[in-house]
Amino acid sequence: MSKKSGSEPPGPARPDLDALRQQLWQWVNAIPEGRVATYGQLAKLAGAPAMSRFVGRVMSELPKGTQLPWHRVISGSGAITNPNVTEQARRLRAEGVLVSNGRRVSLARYAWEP
DNA sequence: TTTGCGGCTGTAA
DNA sequence: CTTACAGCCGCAA
Repeated sequence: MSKKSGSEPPGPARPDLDALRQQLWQWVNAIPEGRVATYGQLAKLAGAPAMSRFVGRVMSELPKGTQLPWHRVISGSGAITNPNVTEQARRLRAEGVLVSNGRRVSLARYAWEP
């Protein structure tokens, strides 16, 4: 039996973040080379428009040798907000994305439209 | 329990 | 450009 006595609502009282995470991985993996997507965009695509921050969380929790193109995910203002901005900028440049001022990316030019 | 912060986003001033 | 407020989730203090 549960520790709590009967005050627990049946079924998932909160949204399935685990499933959401899976969706997120899927969308991130779908970002083509040389293109970028924003946290809010991915959150919206995954069906949770207000979970942009969770997207950043998921990205930061990715394993080191991940195959996921996390570097193609930037903020809605077109800036790299990742603590590891250097590595992300390096990877983006490696696929032809112009990164200005060390952290700026033109969304008008590189934004990915699914 | 509350508070604060983080790979966020929008709107407003 | 900046600050502020409002939303959302997980985690550490």
